[in-house]
Amino acid sequence: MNLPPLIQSFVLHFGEMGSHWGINRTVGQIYALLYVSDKPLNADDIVEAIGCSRSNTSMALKELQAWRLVRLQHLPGDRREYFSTPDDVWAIFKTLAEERQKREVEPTLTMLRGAIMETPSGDAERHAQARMNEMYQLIELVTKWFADIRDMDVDTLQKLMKLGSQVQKVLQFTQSIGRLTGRDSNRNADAEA
Amino acid sequence: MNLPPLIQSFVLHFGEMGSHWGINRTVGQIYALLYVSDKPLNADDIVEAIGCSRSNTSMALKELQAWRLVRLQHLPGDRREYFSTPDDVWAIFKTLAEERQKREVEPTLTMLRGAIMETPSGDAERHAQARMNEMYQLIELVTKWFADIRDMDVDTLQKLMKLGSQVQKVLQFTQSIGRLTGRDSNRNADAEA
DNA sequence: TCAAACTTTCAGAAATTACTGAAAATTGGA
DNA sequence: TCCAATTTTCAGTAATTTCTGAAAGTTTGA
Repeated sequence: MNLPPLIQSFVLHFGEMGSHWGINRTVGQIYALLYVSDKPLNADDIVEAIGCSRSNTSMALKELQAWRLVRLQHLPGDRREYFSTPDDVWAIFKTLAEERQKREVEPTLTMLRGAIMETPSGDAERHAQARMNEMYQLIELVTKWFADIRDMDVDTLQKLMKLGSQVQKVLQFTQSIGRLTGRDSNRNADAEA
Repeated sequence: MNLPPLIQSFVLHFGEMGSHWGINRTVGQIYALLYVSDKPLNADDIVEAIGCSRSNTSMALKELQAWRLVRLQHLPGDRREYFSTPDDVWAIFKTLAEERQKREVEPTLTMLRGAIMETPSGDAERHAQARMNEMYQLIELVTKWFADIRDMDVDTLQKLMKLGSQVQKVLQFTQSIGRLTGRDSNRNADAEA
């Protein structure tokens, strides 16, 4: 690996993080490299920078594309494929959330639904089902909310996040106004699960 | 493994999920088993149910304790250690978020802060630093927000989540009220990063 | 203090996952 | 069409991670 020290430590850190995360080291490193690069890179640039084999790079890029985390593009007059990451960090965040939802959360929800539908035989199974149902409700609520949030525009999202826990006060305030004026500004909030 | 089919599929699913996740299969399976169990289990119960070795169970339980995902308790008149998971799924969710924050997010923020402080030598490093700064700002904003949310009581949280994207309207509404009345109900929302 | 009951540690084996180089496949242009 | 440039595949190897059994350690109570 032959990179400026600042970039190298970033790339190495993402390689390490990948391991704690079900992503292999090379994939993490390549993503990090593309993320900080000021221009698109081709596979040989990456081999040169990271010091892995050409074939490993090919595999890693395929995986990153499957995650929709890198863009493939062609430069005029050059047959090689160049890769880069989206510029907008919020867009990256959203893509990651969507992919994880699809790969990890959906299958879990499907499994839980299946288990909850079964007829339990005995107390142990009845208790297990109740627990699975609690988990199901939680995951569904959180992911629906996440989906809502993902689709907000960045400005609103940032406002909301900066507001933080004070949103609580805003909610209470709005609910009183609603009661006073008969305005139904919070119409989903009381639908019980 | 000798478990009712309903529980078995849950346990096996969590084992698989673990792998996609940096957690080893046994740890995932044991957690799942404890989660649905209607009573605390000791290490031999777990060996019996999952079909792994005693020593592997010991290691896995140690890791789950390090994550604060299982509780150790003693039953009167029995010297063995019994394990269970907290009952409240929200509390579990919070614990997980806290631990991941500590183990994965904090070290990343530290690395980014370090890199951003360095004096760049050349355009490539200057650009890389700018990108790292974007990432830093995003992570910091999201994690502060998460921390705020974690500390809300469950009722408020559920209300907020069920409200979903409509919170946007509430925010706009509140901001207009604020302007009309001079009331500063949204005082953090405009502090720019 | 000892012994029994139980838990943890650890070195090596087994299983899994990542990586490589060589060969095959694909692509775009002459 | 063919050729040269480039990418992908894949079988074998290397590295890493997980798991086990045996041994050591700990705790409790007699």
